[in-house]
Amino acid sequence: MNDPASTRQKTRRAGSTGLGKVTLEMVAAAAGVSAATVSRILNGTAMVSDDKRTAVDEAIARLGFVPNPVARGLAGGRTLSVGVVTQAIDSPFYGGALRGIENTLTAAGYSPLFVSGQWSATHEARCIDALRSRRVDGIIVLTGRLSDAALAATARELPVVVTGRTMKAPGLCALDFDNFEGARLATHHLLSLGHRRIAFIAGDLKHPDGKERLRGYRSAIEAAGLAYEPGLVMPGNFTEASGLAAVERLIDSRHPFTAIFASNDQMAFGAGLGLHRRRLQVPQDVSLVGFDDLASAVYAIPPLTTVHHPVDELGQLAAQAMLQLLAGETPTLALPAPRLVVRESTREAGPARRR
Amino acid sequence: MNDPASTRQKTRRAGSTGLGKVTLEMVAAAAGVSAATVSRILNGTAMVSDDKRTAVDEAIARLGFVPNPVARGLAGGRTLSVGVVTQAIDSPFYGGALRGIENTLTAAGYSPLFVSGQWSATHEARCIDALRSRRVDGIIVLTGRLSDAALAATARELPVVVTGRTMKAPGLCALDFDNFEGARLATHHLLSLGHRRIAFIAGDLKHPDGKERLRGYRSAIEAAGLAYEPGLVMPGNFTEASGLAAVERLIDSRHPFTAIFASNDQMAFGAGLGLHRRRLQVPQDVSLVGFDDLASAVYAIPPLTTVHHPVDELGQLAAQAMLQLLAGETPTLALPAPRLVVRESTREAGPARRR
DNA sequence: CTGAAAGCGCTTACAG
DNA sequence: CTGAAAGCGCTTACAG
Repeated sequence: MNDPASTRQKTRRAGSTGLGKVTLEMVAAAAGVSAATVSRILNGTAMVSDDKRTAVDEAIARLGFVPNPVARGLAGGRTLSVGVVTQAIDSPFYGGALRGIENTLTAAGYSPLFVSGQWSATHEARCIDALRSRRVDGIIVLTGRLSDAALAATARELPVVVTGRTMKAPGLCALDFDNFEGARLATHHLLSLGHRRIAFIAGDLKHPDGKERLRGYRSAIEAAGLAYEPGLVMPGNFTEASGLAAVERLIDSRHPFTAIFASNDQMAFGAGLGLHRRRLQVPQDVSLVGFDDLASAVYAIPPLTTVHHPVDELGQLAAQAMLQLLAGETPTLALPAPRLVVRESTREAGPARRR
Repeated sequence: MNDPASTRQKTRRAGSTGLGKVTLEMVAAAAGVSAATVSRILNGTAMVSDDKRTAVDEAIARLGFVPNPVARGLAGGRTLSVGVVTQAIDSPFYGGALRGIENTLTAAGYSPLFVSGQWSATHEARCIDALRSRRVDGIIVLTGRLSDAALAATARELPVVVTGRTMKAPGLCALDFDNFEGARLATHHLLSLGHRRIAFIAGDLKHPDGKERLRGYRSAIEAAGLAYEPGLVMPGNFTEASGLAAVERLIDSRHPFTAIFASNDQMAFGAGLGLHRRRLQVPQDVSLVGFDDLASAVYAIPPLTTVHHPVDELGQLAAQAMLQLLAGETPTLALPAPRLVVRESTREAGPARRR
């Protein structure tokens, strides 16, 4: 009657889940055991006799007890949450990865905490600090701008999995995708269709993906006995706008070309629009290849030939790796190899344009 | 030396932010005041003499103290976090809203907790329970399938802002967009270009947006003195695939049409591909209008005429409304009116096809 | 196998 | 204006 707790708390909505009101102590009392025992059963921390266990299980079910993660976090140090540093919460590229992470993490009882790094190292550092202050159990970083050293330092404090780069450090798992090989595949596809003048739209070259894709392009070109022509390589920054601008610059430069390989699908879409504006048809006049295989690539006009990037698996694997790290295991996961998806934006070379 | 805390804690990385190690008690000791005083200064909870305040501020800065949100959440009930129930973390439509929410929330010192409702009422209910067990201070629901009653019930426990519907309840703020008017605008645009046989691709009709957009289409058609023709209305579910299928069914039905209004851009993209496959050019043969104005609409081929949905503002406003609710104020925010963005997928009507 | 007790790092009535 | 103290809901050595 005079319980101050009941005075303060508003016991409305005896919800189906009974959220929030029922505490571990109430369960302990109902089951006739100590709080410690309930805690141990909840966490599987120790052997407990069968009768107590059933009594507790029954009490939990009857009261609709849900452990309070906040208290758990304070007391135990574990919050069952893992921070996810993405670059932009609305990135069309990382979307699939976020979904994969959310699914496998929640299936394992963990909650993801998504934050956006905004492609800035300082911002990412701030994100990581914020996540740590929220006591996440681990951190997944999707690519990012942070130095390997900074990540390694963070990994000394809590498990880290990072995608989009290759590095080794204790407590850290790096998951990389073979961008070089992917770019080689794409370029080779164009070469095998008879294209000899293949323009390339680069991504951000400070970004490892951007660098590797350029390297792959160049490698394939040279392996085919062709000269690497800087005049066919246009700068870009992974946005549609930069793909559009690149094509305009390319056409205006009057360098002949019969195909374009864009470092990502978004730039390929921009390039497609650029070609359309200049009355060049894909693939009749120009073949176009992208990279990433965004969901929207299938519905591009024409459907885009591109290198499939397994972002969904990336997310799942990153989450699994985190789960393993959290369990004290050493993850040994690897991403599938790149694979070319041929759709309708490429065909055999005709005569070079703008000769 | 014998401090158990220092035995357990690993005092590595005397980080620039000194995260985690420094506690409020240490600050209090350093400043020569009580913990309560430090807490009050941190929270602006009470008047504090200037000298103590400066002493505390100085100690905080010197020690690099960062309050522990977990402890704060347990003790004070406030976690400075707000749950955000979206439908899919990788939704191209809600992406902008998520960004807006993240920005304005973090700027105000709150952290968003994103969870995916998967377009299922039960799933959403689970999400809300999970968020509440994490002690979020409020919940933002983007549309969703939950009943108004369920939301009102939640709002009795903590502040709720919901988008995509109109409702009133204590502690709840609903932010709606005028889908009806948007659909009217789009249809009217087509009518004013001389189109008389305008096909409509419906969205999910169990969804309020889907329903309202159909209503708007019908209203404009009838206001123009035309008959509403069910044969021109194709079912869809807001996905590209359903837009594609709708166009195929439409063409196969041999109902003549000169324009298509799709209930959202994604279906318009699918429709565009369907037309392309049937060798119908947009806009020469068929005019095409979408709804939402996704970022990618600008780069569609041809760039898509569509109704602008202010998703970014939606996110910002939802977050602001939450902040106001949290501050005990009553939000009086409203979304901008719909606005047609004319690009290159529409033009004056030619003769009806398939006559 | 199981309790009692201390403690996680804060906040907040309750008294000055 | 400011402290001492209790408490938020759990977990975890420490002792049986």
